[in-house]
Amino acid sequence: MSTNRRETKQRVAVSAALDQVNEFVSAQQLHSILRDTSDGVGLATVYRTLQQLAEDGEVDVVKTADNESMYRRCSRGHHHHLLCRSCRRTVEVESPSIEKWAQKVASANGFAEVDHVVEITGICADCQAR
Amino acid sequence: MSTNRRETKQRVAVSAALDQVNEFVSAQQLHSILRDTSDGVGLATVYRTLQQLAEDGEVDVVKTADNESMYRRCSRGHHHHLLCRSCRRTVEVESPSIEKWAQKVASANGFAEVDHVVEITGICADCQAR
DNA sequence: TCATACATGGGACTCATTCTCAAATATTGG
DNA sequence: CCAATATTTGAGAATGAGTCCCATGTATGA
Repeated sequence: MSTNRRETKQRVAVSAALDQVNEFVSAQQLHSILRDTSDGVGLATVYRTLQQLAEDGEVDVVKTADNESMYRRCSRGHHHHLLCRSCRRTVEVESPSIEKWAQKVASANGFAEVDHVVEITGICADCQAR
Repeated sequence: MSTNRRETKQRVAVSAALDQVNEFVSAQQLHSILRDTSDGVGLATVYRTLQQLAEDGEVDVVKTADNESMYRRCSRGHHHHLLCRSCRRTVEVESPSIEKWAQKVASANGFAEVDHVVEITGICADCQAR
């Protein structure tokens, strides 16, 4: 919850790696990328940093079918994902109407502190062709 | 994929337990419930059976924040969930407009075999009072 | 009743993620 | 700049859901 994050070598490295990749990566992948490239960042630290970035809204998190969290630098603003189940390609989708709908449904049922998860999956055009 | 399921003691037990509970339970919970009550069903079998029931559309599956799958006998028909993060109470929600929206967004991007996950979470009225 | 394809379960195994905690380091008041 | 202090780090152990193996058990159809 603390917004006081210290600027350590490791956090910078993780952040930089995320910029390089520019698509969804798991904590594990990021960890091995960092192992090769730079002077290495501990796995635990990679996890912690990614979680913090997610909390701060700096990265998006998506869960794969096999329960692995994938992270990607976020293009500011709330949005959802359209994910190809085959090649993992992702398209960001916005829809204010969905947000409103979620809010409405929730408060109609007396729920507060509303959050929601909306993910669409399918097989993208490229993978269909294959 | 096979619709040929044999009616074993265990499958009947799992199914019956699901009816008893009538709310979301994890495979683990179901397993320990069965251990106490009846003559026991192996954990592996509980998992298998729940997965099969899910495949056959007999149960709903929801994943908790900590990546545990929760199962509940399904009230037929596609719908979504409004879940209390505190007490796990669940409300089923229907919205044809969301379905249409997902379809539209997906095909607009060339995706086929569309599926989607929509889950709203919040704190229910009871838990707010507490 | 038999043959047999399918089902079971105990326990080993996987694998992402979290925890532990002493050592390293960023930050800050002086 | 330095010491005091609050954070952060990381290696390895621990956790825990879920899967796998495979010898044994059992519905089911002929």
